[in-house]
This record gives sequence, C-alpha cells and structure tokens, in this order.
Amino acid sequence: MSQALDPQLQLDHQLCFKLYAASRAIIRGYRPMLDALGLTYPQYLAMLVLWEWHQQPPAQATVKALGERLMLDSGTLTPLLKRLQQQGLLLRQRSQADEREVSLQLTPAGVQLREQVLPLRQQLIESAGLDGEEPSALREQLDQLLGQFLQLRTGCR
Amino acid sequence: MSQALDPQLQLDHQLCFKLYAASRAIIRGYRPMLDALGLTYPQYLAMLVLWEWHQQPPAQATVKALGERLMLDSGTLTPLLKRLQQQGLLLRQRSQADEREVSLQLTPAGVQLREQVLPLRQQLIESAGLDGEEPSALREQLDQLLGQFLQLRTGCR
DNA sequence: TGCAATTATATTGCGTGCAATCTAATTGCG
DNA sequence: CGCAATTAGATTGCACGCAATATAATTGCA
Repeated sequence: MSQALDPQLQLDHQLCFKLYAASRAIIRGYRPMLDALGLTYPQYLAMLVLWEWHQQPPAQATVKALGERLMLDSGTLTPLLKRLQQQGLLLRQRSQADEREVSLQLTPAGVQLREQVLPLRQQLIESAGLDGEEPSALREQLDQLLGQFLQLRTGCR
Repeated sequence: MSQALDPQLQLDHQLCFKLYAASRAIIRGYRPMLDALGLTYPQYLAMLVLWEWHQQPPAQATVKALGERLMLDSGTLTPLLKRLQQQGLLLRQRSQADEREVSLQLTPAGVQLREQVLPLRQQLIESAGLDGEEPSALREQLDQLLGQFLQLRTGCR
C-alpha cells in the first residue's frame, strides 16, 4: 500500500548525514581524553596547530593563518582563543609590524600540555579498536571529497 | 634545526579533523539549497525523516524515534522542532496513550515542501560535480567507522 | 496497592559555527 | 599625498550539540 521511498531522499543514503553523524560520533569518542585535558574539541584542534607551529614556526602565527588551517573564521576563533588564553595556554597580541594582525604563541603551560596528549590518545585508539593504519584509505577519500567542495567554493568567486 | 613533527599529532593526519572539516564543507555546499527551502541543515535532516515517515508510517512517530534516527537528543530536537512548528511544517502533540511522548506529524505545507527539494538537490549535485555514484564506497566506510564507534559506546554501558 | 525506578520530554547553560556588521589599520592608485 | 578599497579581527545574533538537571507520566516490584 505504501509507495516506494525515493532513494534520493532517504536519510540513510545521504552521504552528508553519514559524514555529519560520523564526525559527531568521533568527537563524542574523544570526550574522555578532552575532559582530561580540559579542552573542547575545536580547542584541541587549535592546540594541535599551535603545537605544530611551536616545532616548526610558520611565517605568520596569526589568527588568520589558524583560521585557514582549521577552516574557521574569527567569529569562531576569537572567543575560542580568548578562552585558551584565560586558561593560560597561549598569548594573543597585536603584531607591531601590522596592527591588524593578532599573533599567537603558546605559553610554557601550553607547550607542556602536549605531553599529556600522546598517552591519552594511545588509550583512546586502543579502546576504540582502531589500529591507526586502517583509516588511511578513508582519509584519502575524505581529502578528495573536501578538495571537490573547496574547488566548488573557489570556483564560485 | 627544527625537530621532526610527531605524525601522530599532525592535524593533517587526524581522521577526526578530516571528517569534521568535510562535514562542515558539505553543509556549506548545501546552503544555497537550504536557504531556498528556509531550513537549516539539521532541520533538513529532520524533514527527511518526517517525509520518510509520511510515506511509510513507523510504529511511533515521536521525538524519541526521531532522536534515535538522527542521533540527537531532546536538548537539540525540542527547540528545533518548535521552530519547524512555528514555520507551519509540522504538529507536535502529546500522545493520549502515553502522555510522556510527543508525536510528530507533517502539516500539508510540510508534506508539500518535499516537492521543492528534488530539483534543488539535482542542481546542487550538478554544480558540485558529483554524479551520485561515486561516494558509495566512502559511504560504506563511514558506516563501518560509525558502527565501530557506536559499538564502543554501547560496550561501555 | 504504594512507592521507587524508569522513561520521555523540556529546560538551562556553555561553547561552537557562521552570516552580517563594525572598527581600525594598511594598501594602492590617481 | 589623499582617499577609496582592502584586510584582520572583533562583535552580534541565531541555531545548533550536548551535558546536566528538572518534571511529569508510566512501570514494576515488594
């Protein structure tokens, strides 16, 4: 009696939903680790970049550069970075050369926090039953997909 | 002079970041379509489920059932559904049999909105250069990944 | 039957995402 | 040089996500 469902519009066929759900599920999985670090998930991503920059300083360690790396804008980053600063993990200061820019640098506490991550991360990977090699194919496909959508964006300009 | 970066903690090696970024990029891509429909992305997902239910009514068309389908809780869904109701797309009413439950049903306007989706969606797919077949492998891998993380959750209980 | 445990939803609070707007600094062109 | 255009951040407003808590209805067990 009921009509066949249009597969185009079935939730379970939507790649977008799979991505959305998988992303949230993984972030949920990170929660024990992040709670131990006292960070939210996007704060953790920002710290990953700042830790990289600490080891290999980039030309400009600014809010803009961080935004490009994480694909987030200042509307998201400004309050997020203020919270990390309040936690004593980093400093935000206007650069003298160009006062429009705000340069970011880790405090010693910010640098030190990194040492807590690796063991927690190992624990997370083990409890999730991921061996770390497995998801590389998935990662490549996501890169490709992301590339397509970024081209779309750029192509629209 | 600079040390080698620990690949474990490089942002670009994090599957979680790829998923997070890809999910947001795709949602950005949906924006023109969603603006035309007057829906946000999670509202659109909710409507996808309600349209399915309209064609194949489930045992219980409740907030709880919707939450299980979308993996969202009432803290997210209650205000979202209130907004859809304000837009005249659905009705929320306590069920007589069990007054704890709130049953959901589309209004005629809610049912009709579906007809606007298919052409807009076709347009989106074309402009993104996706032929619709391509992402099926990715979808399966995401399913697998999601399954792993859900097992993790369930296993913890 | 009575009352504790469970269940479904609602509410509150906080931290994003992101569009839109604002401000201040810098650039670049006539 | 002077001024319009651009650029980097900050701010505002709105809608999620989600943890924590509250409330009301239902279940189930002694």
